[in-house]
Amino acid sequence: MSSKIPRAFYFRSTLRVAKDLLGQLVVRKYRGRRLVGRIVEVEAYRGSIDPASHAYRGRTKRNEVMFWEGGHLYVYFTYGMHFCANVVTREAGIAEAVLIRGVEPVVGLDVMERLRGKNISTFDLTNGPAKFCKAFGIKRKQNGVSLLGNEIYLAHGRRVVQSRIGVSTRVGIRSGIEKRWRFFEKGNRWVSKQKRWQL
DNA sequence: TAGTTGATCGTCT
DNA sequence: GACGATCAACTAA
Repeated sequence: MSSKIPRAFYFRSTLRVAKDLLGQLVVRKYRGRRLVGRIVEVEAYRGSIDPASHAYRGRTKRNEVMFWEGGHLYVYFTYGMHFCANVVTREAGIAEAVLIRGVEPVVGLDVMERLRGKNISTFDLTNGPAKFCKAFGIKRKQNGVSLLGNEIYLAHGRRVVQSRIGVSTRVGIRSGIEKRWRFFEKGNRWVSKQKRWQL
């Protein structure tokens, strides 16, 4: 089917990686099942130069994984109930990462629906960072896993052409709001915080 | 359709 | 002791 994305992909500039992640596939092995989603919305967070980043004030127990070399998954717990997942970029010691905010479900929809619970429509399954984690069974235990392994990895998908990529400020932050580091596929139904009239 | 609010707890100040 | 890279349920109109 599709091949695993190599380490070198993650060792480039974080903004470049963020844009290139659109259209790529997230593959998750979950209890003998394979879940696949196509990435349609991301946000870049850049350690020491970005006040909105968890790593802005240096290394702590929580943000530890952001300082690892590119190609790892940084999962954090927030609002007392949600998990969000980031793809760590660049070489070890530079704390930058890309938050996965929205994916289009491709394989394993039945499992995703079960993990999300209740009667969730297909369009609400994975259109948000915490929704994606819940639908893909990503929790504290997955913090720090290597994306070059088999539990969770990224694979080459159909790239999103430049003209279809939307750019905006990031969602849900207070500092660093002037930076336009959110990238998404225009018009895709699984982009979060999108109004009906924008589709 | 837009705006508000409660849920809930680990992390850092 | 405050608050957060969120979500879903609710209210108003």
